[in-house]
Amino acid sequence: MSSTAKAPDTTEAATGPGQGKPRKRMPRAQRERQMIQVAEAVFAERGYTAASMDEIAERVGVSKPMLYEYFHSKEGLLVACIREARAELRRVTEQAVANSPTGEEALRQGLRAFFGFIRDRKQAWLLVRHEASLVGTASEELETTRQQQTDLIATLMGDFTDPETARFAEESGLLQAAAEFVVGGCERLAIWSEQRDDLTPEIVAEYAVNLLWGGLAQIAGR
Amino acid sequence: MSSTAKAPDTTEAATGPGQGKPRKRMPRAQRERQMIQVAEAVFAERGYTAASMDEIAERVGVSKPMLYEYFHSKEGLLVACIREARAELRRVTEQAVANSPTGEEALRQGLRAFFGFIRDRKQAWLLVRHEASLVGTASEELETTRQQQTDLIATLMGDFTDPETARFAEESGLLQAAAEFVVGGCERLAIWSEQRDDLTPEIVAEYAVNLLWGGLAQIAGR
DNA sequence: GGAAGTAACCTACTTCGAGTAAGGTGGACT
DNA sequence: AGTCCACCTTACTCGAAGTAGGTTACTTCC
Repeated sequence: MSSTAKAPDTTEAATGPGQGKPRKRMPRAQRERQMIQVAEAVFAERGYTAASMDEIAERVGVSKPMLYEYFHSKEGLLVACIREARAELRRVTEQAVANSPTGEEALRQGLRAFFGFIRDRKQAWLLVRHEASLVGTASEELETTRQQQTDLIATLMGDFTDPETARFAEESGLLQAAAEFVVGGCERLAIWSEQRDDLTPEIVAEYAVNLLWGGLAQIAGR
Repeated sequence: MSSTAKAPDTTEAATGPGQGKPRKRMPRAQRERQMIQVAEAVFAERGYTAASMDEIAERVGVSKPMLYEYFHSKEGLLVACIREARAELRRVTEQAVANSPTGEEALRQGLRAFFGFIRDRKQAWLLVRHEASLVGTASEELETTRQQQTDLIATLMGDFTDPETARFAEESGLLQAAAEFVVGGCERLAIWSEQRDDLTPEIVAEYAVNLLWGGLAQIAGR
C-alpha cells in the first residue's frame, strides 16, 4: 500500500530531509501529477460523491483554488484521474501482448497483465469502473481513451486472423463487437474474482481464455 | 415514452378529471412507485451528482422531506431505483428464456430480451450502469439483486449441461465465472451498440450468441 | 545586487444542495 | 362531531463546490 507515506511527505522530501518548512513550491507539471495521485487515493477511499475537494487539497498540502486552477472542477479532476489510470492500464497490457506468436497466447498474456493490474492497482481500477457514472461532455471526452483499449484488442485479433475473415469481420463490425465483448466480460470477471481470495490473476486469466477462445459450447452439452 | 405526461398529471389523474386542486394525497405504496419513476428519469437526465432532491420532489409534486421519509437518503433513492430496474430486467429475461429447447436457443432469446430492454428502457438501463459508482454498504445491498442475474444464467447453463461437466464446472467456479462473463460482455456490447443506429436488438443478440457460443477461435485463424 | 515580471499560492468569501425539526391538514373510524 | 394517524409542509442548518482578489517566492535582465 502506498498509503504508508502520506502526501505531505512528498512535499518535504522535495525540500530536503526533515526540515521545518511546512510547504514547498513546485513546477506545475509535477504538482499536477501529485494532485492526480492523491485524488486517486481519496476517490477510491471515499467514493466520488463523498470525497471532498477540501480533503484532497489538504492531503496534497495545497489550498483548494489550486485544484480548480489545474482541473477546473471536481468532475474535471475525476476525468484526469480516470484518463491517467486508463493510460497506465493500456501501457501494461500493450507491453504484455507484444511478441506473442499466436492469437491465443496474446490473449492469455494480455489478460494476465489486465488481472494483475487490477490486483496491484486497486485504486486505479476503481476509478476506471467509475467512468460509467459520468454523464454528458465528460463521458464523451473519455470515449477516446476508452476506445484505445478495445482498438488494441481489435487490431490484435486482426493480426492473427486470415485476410478474408478479417475483412468480413471488419465490415460487419464483428471485430469491434468482439473486442468490446472481451473487455466487458473481463471487467465483470475481475469484479467477481475480487470477492474470492483463492484466485490468482493467472487462474482468472485462464478461465477467461477458455471461455473466450472455446466459447460456451464446450460447457453445455451441445 | 412516458415523459409525454409530466409527473403532476399523475396526481391530478388520481383526483379526477381537470380539477383545480393542485395536489392530492396518495397511499404510501403508490407515492413510492411514483417517486421511483420520477427519480429514475431525473437521475438518467442529469446524472446522479447533478440531480437534485429538490427537483425530484418538485416534479413528483411533493416536498423534499417526503423523499427522505421514504428513502432515507439520496443514495437510498438511487438504490431503490436500481433495484427496481434490475428486477424488471430480470423479469423480462427470465420470461424470454423459459421453454427454450436448447442452451443456445435460450441464450439467444435471453439476449434478445436483454438488448430489447436496453433499447426500450434507456433510463432504467442507465441506472443499472450507475451501480458501479456506489461504494460501501449500498453496493453490498445490491449484491443480492445483481447475483440473481448471473444466477439465472448459471442455472440456465447448468440445465443444458450434462451432469459430469456440470459438476466439474460448478466446483471449479467456472460456471459462475462464465455467467459473470456473459453479463459483463453483453453490457459492454450494449453500450457500444447504442452509438450505432444501424443495429437492432436481434442483430446485436446474434453477434453475442456467435461470440459466446463459438468463441474467438472461429474468428482468428486458429 | 536590485527592480520587474510572472507563476505558484493563499485567505476569505458566496452559493447551492443534502438532510432535519417541528408543526399543519385531511380523511377514516368510532 | 370528535379523535387519531398517516401524509404532507414550511423553514431552517450545515457542509462542500466553486470564486474573487490579494500575497509570496522564484526567475530574468540590467
